[in-house]
Amino acid sequence: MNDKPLDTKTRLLDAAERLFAERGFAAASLRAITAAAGVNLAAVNYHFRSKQALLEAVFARRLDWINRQRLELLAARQARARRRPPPLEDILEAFVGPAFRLRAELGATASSFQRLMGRLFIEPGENLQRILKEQFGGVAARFLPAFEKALPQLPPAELAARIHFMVGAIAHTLAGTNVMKVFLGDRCDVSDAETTIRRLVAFLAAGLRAPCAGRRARRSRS
Amino acid sequence: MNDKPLDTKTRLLDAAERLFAERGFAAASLRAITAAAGVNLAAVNYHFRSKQALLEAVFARRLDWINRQRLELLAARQARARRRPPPLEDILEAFVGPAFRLRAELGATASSFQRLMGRLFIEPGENLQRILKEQFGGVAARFLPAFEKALPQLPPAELAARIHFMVGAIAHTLAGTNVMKVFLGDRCDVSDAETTIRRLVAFLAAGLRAPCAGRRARRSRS
DNA sequence: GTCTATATGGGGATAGAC
DNA sequence: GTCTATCCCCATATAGAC
Repeated sequence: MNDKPLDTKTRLLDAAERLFAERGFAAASLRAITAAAGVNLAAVNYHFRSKQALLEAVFARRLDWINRQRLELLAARQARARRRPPPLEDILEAFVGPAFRLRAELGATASSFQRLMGRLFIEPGENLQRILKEQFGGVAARFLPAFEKALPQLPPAELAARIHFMVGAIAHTLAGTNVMKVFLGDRCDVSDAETTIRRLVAFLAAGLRAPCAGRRARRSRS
Repeated sequence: MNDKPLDTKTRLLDAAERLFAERGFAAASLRAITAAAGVNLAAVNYHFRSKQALLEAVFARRLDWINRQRLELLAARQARARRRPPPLEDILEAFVGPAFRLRAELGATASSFQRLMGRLFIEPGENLQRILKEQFGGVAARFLPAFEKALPQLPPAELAARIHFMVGAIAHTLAGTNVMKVFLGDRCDVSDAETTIRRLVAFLAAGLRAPCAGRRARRSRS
């Protein structure tokens, strides 16, 4: 709507954020990004070294804020629960909430970063894996033990698998690839962030707490 | 292991399947694919019209079989349950099972198609969306009503959201981007297909059956 | 800091010999 | 059916004028 007089660097970050999210890293060309940003092609190489460095800058700009929020929320919930492990829903809320509240907190332009963040967990490229490790190391170090303590009865391998499923559900929802819109039609209201968070937390909490499936379900007739 | 004398078309399909899965559609070049297949570059344009057509052929080759399996399994479970809706676990098993049993049923070369199938639900490109709609139309038409009947107490919007979460967890697991291996380390044993299926079904069934989260936002439109 | 112009390479697709 | 050679476009990155 409003063309604020943003500097070239910010315009590039905004455009890159949007196009990387929409098309993926390989398919979003610097030509398309600079055109969308309304700046010259050579500006990419002046302000950032390369396309890869631009991508990393896009991630760093948002993830610093998001992951700090996550850690603060988790710490708050843990403090509130005193020495006992906080309820699973609180841990999930602390992890999921900040990622879905980007639009409300940082404005509409930040909302496309949600999709990009979803892709971070999904695309296998060497590029993104390094970013993932660097950016999420601290978060994983605090959240994984919290999950373990909240689900003490779960065998480690089972917990690992369920966390993998959880990441998939979160990443897919963040990525916003409304695959199901084709099949579900208008029943699929993306609605507001808080509703999505509430639904996601309820789903994940139940999944994580599922009774350990009968091992080797022979004759599972159920 | 054994270099069977496969014809060019099959060699191309195998190589494309693997490289599309590993690198994504845009990043897997025809030159890399033909080199991996040990055939000439021009063979792509002789046997298939274009890169896009090659991709569609890769999907069609496996999805015909997989989705037929899904429908047969669902029909069998429904028949066994007579007029009542079959249990949720049976529906999930029918949907998830065939996708994870590719290696056992079709051999090791087919296993990389699992990752490609995961990407199908994740990548937003126009290419894949069309394939998705064509290949999964029949499956969705039978499975969605089955889920509805198995979960009659769930509001449609809530069910739609949970199916979206479910697709995310399945796609991420199929895609095999073991993001969490970085953080979970050796606890993350990919193990065998049957264990993965069992864990996934247990997780999803519990998530889908979760009690409807306390509706804090009683601001429903009407 | 921002532009034009270009270097350099890789991409998909095709023509035409064999 | 398979090959060589090539067309033409687009990619990233950079040099050098302003």
